[in-house]
Amino acid sequence: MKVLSKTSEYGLRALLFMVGKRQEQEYINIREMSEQLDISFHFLTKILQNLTQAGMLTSYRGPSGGVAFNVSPDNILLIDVIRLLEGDDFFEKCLLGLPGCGEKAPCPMHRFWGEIRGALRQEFESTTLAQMGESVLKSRLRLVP
Amino acid sequence: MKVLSKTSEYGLRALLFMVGKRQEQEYINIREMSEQLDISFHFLTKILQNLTQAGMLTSYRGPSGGVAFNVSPDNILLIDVIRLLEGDDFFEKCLLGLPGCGEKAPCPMHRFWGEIRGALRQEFESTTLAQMGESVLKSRLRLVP
DNA sequence: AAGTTTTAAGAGTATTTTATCTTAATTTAA
DNA sequence: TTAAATTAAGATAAAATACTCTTAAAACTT
Repeated sequence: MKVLSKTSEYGLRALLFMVGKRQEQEYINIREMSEQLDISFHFLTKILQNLTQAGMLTSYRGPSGGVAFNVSPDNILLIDVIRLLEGDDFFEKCLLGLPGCGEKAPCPMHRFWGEIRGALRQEFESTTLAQMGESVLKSRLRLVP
Repeated sequence: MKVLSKTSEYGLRALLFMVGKRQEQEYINIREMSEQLDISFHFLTKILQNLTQAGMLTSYRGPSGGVAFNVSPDNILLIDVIRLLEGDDFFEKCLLGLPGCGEKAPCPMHRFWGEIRGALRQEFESTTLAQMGESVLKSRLRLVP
């Protein structure tokens, strides 16, 4: 069950990494981060660029440059990240991929799927990046393969 | 949120279609089904071939041939279909795509995601094709875009 | 038996997603 | 002020997924 694209996987991992580091270092070097997380540098750069352009991050070029949070991760919900990286219709889609599926013309899976999707959204809407990120520090949770 | 591949989407839609038709017609013509459901004939044929080889369906060639249930849809769970079309590891995967993620080295999303995934699996494990398919007949639920 | 219909199987093509390469712009530091 | 480091941006390439085409095999119809 692949729910997130690589873009979101990498983006979330990078953000969680940044949450863990933000005490010691405000701007995080993308090259270093890409090496630590074993993610393609150019690909990661592009993902973080999107988050920067959307205002979630801020960036600085040149030596000792990098990206930093523009909004406190206490105020960033997981759903915000996913909406930015996957698009606004992320939680709207029909399980069977039927474009016309909705309340008016529901597919056989509509109600069934709506309940599951609702639970998932509920979780994503009530969890902040900071909450998720703290657990990386407290326990020995891993961000790296 | 694209959870299923096109293969599974098409396969499920076809099976639900067959459930709805099985009273009047045992063997369902793939060509006709592909037209009714607006799915590429060759692609659908291949998907149904897999289900036939796996023993879920049985097929008949020649005029008035087609595919029919080899197992009663009362005894087919949604999870059976998904396991066949998506692979056995469908419900095992990490949300962040980390290959090493598991109880021993959980990623930050591990528990969070495990709960959602469990609820989803529970639903797929306790719903039969027949149950899902009956609703297509009883109400005016749609299988077609 | 011949011709037609239909599923089976594999090769080939197209589209989308993921990843890389190259060049430019910005900033620091010597 | 020059060189090095770093993000920005766009073009290109590789890989995965989705789809199509062609030929074969089986079964029916006449």
